[in-house]
Amino acid sequence: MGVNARTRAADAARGRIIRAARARFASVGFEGASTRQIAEEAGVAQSLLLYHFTSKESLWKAVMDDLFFPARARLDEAERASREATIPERLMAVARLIVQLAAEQPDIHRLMTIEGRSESGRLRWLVERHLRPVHEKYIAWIRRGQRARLIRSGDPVLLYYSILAIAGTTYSLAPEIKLLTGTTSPPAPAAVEALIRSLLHVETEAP
Amino acid sequence: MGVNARTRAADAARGRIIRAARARFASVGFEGASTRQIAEEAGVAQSLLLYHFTSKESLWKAVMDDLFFPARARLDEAERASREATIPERLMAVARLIVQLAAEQPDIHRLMTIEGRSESGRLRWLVERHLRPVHEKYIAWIRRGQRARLIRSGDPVLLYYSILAIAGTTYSLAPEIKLLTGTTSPPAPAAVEALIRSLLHVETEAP
DNA sequence: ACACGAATTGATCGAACGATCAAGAGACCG
DNA sequence: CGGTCTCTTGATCGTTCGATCAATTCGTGT
Repeated sequence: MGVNARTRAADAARGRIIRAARARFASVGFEGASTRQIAEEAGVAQSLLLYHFTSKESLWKAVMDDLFFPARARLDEAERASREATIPERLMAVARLIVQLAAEQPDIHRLMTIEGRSESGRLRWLVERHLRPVHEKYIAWIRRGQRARLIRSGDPVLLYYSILAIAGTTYSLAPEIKLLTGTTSPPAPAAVEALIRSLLHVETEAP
Repeated sequence: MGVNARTRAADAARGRIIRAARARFASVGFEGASTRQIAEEAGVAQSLLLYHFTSKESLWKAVMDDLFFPARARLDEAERASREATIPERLMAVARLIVQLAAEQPDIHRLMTIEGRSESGRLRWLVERHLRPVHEKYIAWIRRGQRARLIRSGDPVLLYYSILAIAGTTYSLAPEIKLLTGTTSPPAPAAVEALIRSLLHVETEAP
């Protein structure tokens, strides 16, 4: 993108705006976030935000792309690395990465769970652009593992969303848990992974 | 409350306002909800909303009390009914009710997960008034079950929040799941309960 | 050196926000 | 039957919202 000093500075401003917008959208939702707060947190004028992203909704979509495209690339990489393994092992490899992503960037889980609770044009956009390609693949994996009796039986969609729920909730609700218990450090991803493992009913150890 | 015809009509209006407010707060959060939308959905003037509830924040607290006090009463009842059972069985009795509550009123899970993600005066109020009395009790139960080797080992807080996450997520994200799969009917509580059971590692059957 | 164009700002628009207030409507008690 | 008090409404306050626009800055290519 930025090859000139000029455009490089503009890219930096765009990046600051996206990061500030991600934090605001994740904590108070699309309707609750204001472009002025975001711009102030990014250290730019509100009019510059709309110059770069046209509208509040376009900014939201840019935030989602910025979050999901790298995450999906890492998921593809985890898939390739576990190419030779069994279905339960491949699922655990993916689940491990999802937990790691949620621990690194809890805003991912927050943004997904804040949009999925009511139908909207934004939710439809998000489902078709990012969620469906990922979710349908892994739900098919679960079905395959169930046919081979390597994964616990039951609604695969429920099983998949339960994995996502466990993976993200402790990190997503970290502020609440801190108020409740005083604990400032969230659980290690390995502990969350162990819960998911027993949910899938995988007997074999992961590689 | 309402003994006269007059006050009975006022109570009905208050009830409509609370129901409308619960739906809006649950789907777009406190900051995203507007008192005018809520009042319109309840079929009253916006000034009447503020007459009954003083402020937007007081209305939010009234919504929370209206949701949590009955839920906590049912939790107490489930505790009493399982008084003679073992710790894992009592935990499963409570978990079963939590799943049932989430299925009946997905807004409970939505409201909790939308407030717990960023520190605020409202979150502090909610933790001290409703969450701490409930959560600390059941986390202590988990600890007790772990000492007796009847519950899987590991961070009891993580285990507890994972139960809540599984219990509510499929119902909370029903709109997203409907868009993704076309499924209009959410999973049966019994299916969710089975996942929680394997998470706790309870071998014995529930009563 | 200079003109061009992308980047950035401040001012401003109409709409919607939470909150306040005066006024009206009508059921209840004496 | 008349006065009182709760409930309800509509108008209005100042603030903030998303969005638009003209003006300015400043690196870049020629």
